Amino acid sequence: MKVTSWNVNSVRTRLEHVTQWLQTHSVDVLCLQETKVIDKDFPAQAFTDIGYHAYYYGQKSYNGVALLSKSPLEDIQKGFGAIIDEATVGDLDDQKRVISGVLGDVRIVNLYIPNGSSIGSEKYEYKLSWLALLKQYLAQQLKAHPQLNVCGDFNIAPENKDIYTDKNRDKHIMSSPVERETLRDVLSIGLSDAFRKFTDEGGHFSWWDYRTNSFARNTGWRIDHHYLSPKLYEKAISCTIDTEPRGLERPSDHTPVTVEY
DNA sequence: ATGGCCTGTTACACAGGA
Repeated sequence: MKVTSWNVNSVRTRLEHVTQWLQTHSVDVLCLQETKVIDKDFPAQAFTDIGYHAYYYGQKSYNGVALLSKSPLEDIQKGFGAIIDEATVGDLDDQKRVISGVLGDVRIVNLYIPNGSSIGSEKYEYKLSWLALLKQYLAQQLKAHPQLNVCGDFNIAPENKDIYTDKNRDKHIMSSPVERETLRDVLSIGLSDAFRKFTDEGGHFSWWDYRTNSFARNTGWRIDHHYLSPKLYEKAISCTIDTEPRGLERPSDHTPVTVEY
């Protein structure tokens, strides 16, 4: 089974890229983030036309996640509130950042983790609160589904080797020690980075800033990940980053990351 | 050090991204 994660930065603007990619890359499930569209305007037809089922959970202008699959998915869950009580969730489902479904024995959780803006800001605190709830959510998912694939745009580079430079990393959003420690804590329930099963060296990135010609200079970050439960991690046979779509005309700033097991 | 660029908006500058 192949599952891909791709932050497309507007599914409507990137529609051509995504449909083209699906037709040339045979994946079972494509997890999209930053769809930036309300559900009634999601371009589902474009995907059903090429043989994919579409499940989506969006909002106006910002955020939004979707699952595209060759076979129908079961038990689609939208938001933390699908399995966590309302009082605990609070306002953390206001932004549409979580969608999940089951294919065979595998539960796939597709996440768009908050960016956090800058360290100490209100959005940064929101990111940390969101991650705390995520830990509880994933612990529940893992209990129900021993084969768990958690993927998406994490907006955190786990290690210095996941960034083109180690300059000022401690003070930067997505690489601060607190963010990294919070992510490690989430993963401590029993999830491992699929990419690092196969590749130890640095210099592999999934996001390049639109500014400063960063893709051409390869000044990127690895912030899009697949985390697997022990059972799936053992089964995993590859995890690769496809940098090609980042070189297209009017690209997303992220590229697809695929895990196979 | 700063801002560079891109997307969507009851748009015509701004918020948000990372």
